[in-house]
Amino acid sequence: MALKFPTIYLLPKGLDPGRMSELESQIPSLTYDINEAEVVLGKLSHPQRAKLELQIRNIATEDLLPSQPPDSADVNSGPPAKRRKVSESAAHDVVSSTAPDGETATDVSRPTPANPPNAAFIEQLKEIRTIRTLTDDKDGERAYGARAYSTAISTLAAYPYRISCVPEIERLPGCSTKIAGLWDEWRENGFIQEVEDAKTDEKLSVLKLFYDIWGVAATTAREFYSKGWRDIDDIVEYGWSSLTRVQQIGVKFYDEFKLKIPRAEVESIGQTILEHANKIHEGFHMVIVGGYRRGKNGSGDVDVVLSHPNPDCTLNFVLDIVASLEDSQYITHTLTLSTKNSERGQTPVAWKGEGRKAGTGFDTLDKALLVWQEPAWDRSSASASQKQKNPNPHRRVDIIISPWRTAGCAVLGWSGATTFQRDLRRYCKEKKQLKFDSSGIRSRANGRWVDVESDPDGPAPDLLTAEKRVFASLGLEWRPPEERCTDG
DNA sequence: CATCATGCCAC
DNA sequence: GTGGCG
DNA sequence: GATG
Repeated sequence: MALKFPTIYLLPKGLDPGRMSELESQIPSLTYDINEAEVVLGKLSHPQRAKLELQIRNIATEDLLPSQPPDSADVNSGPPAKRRKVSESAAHDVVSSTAPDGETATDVSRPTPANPPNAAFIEQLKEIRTIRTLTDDKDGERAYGARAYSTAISTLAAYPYRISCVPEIERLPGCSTKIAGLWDEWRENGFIQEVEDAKTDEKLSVLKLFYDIWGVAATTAREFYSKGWRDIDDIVEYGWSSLTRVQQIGVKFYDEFKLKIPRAEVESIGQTILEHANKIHEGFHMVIVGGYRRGKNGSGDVDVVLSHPNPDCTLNFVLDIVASLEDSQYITHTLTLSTKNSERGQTPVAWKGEGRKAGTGFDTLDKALLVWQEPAWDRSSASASQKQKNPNPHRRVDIIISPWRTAGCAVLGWSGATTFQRDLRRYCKEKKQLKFDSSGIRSRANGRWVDVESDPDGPAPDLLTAEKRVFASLGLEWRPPEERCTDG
């Protein structure tokens, strides 16, 4: 089976700025011997490492010299202009090469979130991924095309050097002939033809528009298109009653849900939720997870994990917290409300190994997917100008309730980008014979729940400690959330 | 040539 | 059962 | 699309 290490760990030490400059002088220029390469390769599994070592040996020095790309027309932060030395302040370099307004690193107060050296190329790959998602038939053979791009993107997002040649990108996990070919095309021309074509594709842009509706994915987007609808108004006019309830909400708040939520507002919403939780049972712990925790400046939604050391307090708690927030007029709609975990008494089903279909399901956490709006001022009576000034948009808020003993898994599971989670699950499956889930970890051998969060002194004292223990128990090096931005 | 994350909710 | 979602 |  695939022994690939989670991509985020591809270059575990390369993400440390101090090591980066050191490695920079070793890897791309090949001025190292194979022993030094182990500094980088040390975390890779043996078969893969053997392969990489072979490939590195086989790369001729001239292959690694910077290839001079033509000056691209107006591609903002285009193809690799020139081999950049990361050693000369990586942060500065990246910021100045991508900031269009010439504002260099004004945000020193905030650790720069994932802004990988290959961001511009990653953007191209994301474009193609979207095209694949929207055009590939889900049941067709190409259904995994989009996912393959996600893998390549996550590798590149974790790779701390600017790609300078085809052999260099080809040696990365998930990047092979096709991806390398695209990179080469982009390097040569400054653009990728497929991406350019997509820009003028009417059908594709309509599909993208529909795909952005909460509750609508590729299949439904194509379905809408095939009905002849071309914009949101068409949906409202011709298809409103055929939409699911959730899709209607998605359409209704289409523009508002697309707005990014500033960090301060995310924090304020989280605070409100925590206050309500503690009003019900004192002693709740909360972590704001999702993109916010990975350091994103604007979040698409707010995700919080709530837990309480007393299991009685988390049982069915999701119902109480939603009721409480509803009473206080914070919640305008409930998209879904899941209490399956509580219904099973918050207890994982034991002794059900693999190969079962029914009843083998691991508990999923109680959660509420909500539409949120600050009730600070009266919505209906607000004047137009008042609304102009403070539009008070509706926000997407997810509240996840975890029993204390699996809270670390919940925090970990909900903090990573989707590709990070896939990597994590695959790693657990293939290397640890474990089944990772945000609601806990079980042995694949005997189906028993595995406690990865307690130490000899008992359960973790808080959620972040719990999360760190999960890393440790899995034999993984701790990575701060900012370094889990596998989705580019 | 098979695999690729997972399980639940709404329909 | 299918599609959509985190 | 990449991998074992």
